[in-house]
Order: sequence, then C-alpha cells, then structure tokens
Amino acid sequence: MSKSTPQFWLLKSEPESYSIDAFARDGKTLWTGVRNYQARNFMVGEEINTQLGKPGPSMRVGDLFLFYHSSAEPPACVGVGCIEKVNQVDPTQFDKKSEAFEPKASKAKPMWFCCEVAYVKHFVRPVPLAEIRAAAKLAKMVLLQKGSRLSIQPVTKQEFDEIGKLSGE
DNA sequence: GCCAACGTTGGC
DNA sequence: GCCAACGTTGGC
Repeated sequence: MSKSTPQFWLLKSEPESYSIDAFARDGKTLWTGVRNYQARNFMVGEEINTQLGKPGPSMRVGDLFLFYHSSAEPPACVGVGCIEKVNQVDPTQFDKKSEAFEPKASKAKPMWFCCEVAYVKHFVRPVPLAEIRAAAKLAKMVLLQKGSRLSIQPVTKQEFDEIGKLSGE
C-alpha cells in the first residue's frame, strides 16, 4: 500500500453505549454495529469500492478521526482516534444476541464491515456542538448539515485542525 | 420502480 | 419526551 497523507473523519458514539473513556481503557476496538450503507462504505477499502463502482472516500490506515459523543449532554467532540485496520468483517452481524444481528448475512456473504481503531487522546477541553455551530470555519462540516445523521463522516484537514484549536490544544 | 408506512437518529 | 429528517422495507 502506498503512503499517503492522512484523511480525517468524525465517528459518532453515544457515551452511554461506548464513551471515549471506555475507548481509552480499551486502547483499541472494533467499530462495530454500523448499519448504514453510506457509513459502511467509508470503512470498506477503496479498491473494493472502486470495483463496486462506488469510488467514494474510503478510510485508510493511519487516518485520524474526531470522537464525537452524540445524544450526550452536551453533544461534543471529545477526543481523537486513529484508523488501524479497514475492511474488517463486523462479527456482530452473526451474533443472534446482538442488537446488530443481521439475519440476511452469512459468513460466506457478510453484509457489514467495520474498522479497527486506536485511542489517541482526550481533548483537554471537549468541543461542544454549539461551539462547532458557532464557528464560521466549520460551517460546511457534514455534522452541521440539516438532517445529517451519518455516524461516520469525512472531515477536512482544516476542520479537523480547527476543532483541535477550539479544544485548546 | 414507486411510494407509503415504519423505525431510527439525535438535537433540543 | 417531542419531533423533524432520514433510511429501509415491502406491497403493488
């Protein structure tokens, strides 16, 4: 795989189900349970997306992401993680006890994929959604677009850096 | 392929 | 708890 400049993402998680503190304890985790095709396709390798005729942006090993607490008080970007592996089969689709169980999937033909991510850091000061919304430079973030519910979103380097700045780095 | 009904997301 | 917006499902 060729070296390339990192790309940037935003990954949402409800802290009640998986918080940045849990992420920090785990160090690494599989980002499982994503059940939205657009979000899934970001985690599938770009070669595969190209083969499928869907050459959208794809995660690459080494990309960085903002860890976002959704349905939280307040909703906020709370830290940073790193993409360790892409295009991993999501094991929760085979687990009948999981909320993310997918009866139509089989091991031979999995439907859902995930990435492995590594904890990088907490922001010293979380950046709440209201502050993101108030920042002119962040107006184009997918997060702020009306009706945007994507749990995995591409973020520009400028946006990533600006959030870091707002966090007091 | 259309589209109504339904379930989910997520801010407030 | 409310509700707008969205994605998915399934009948036709």
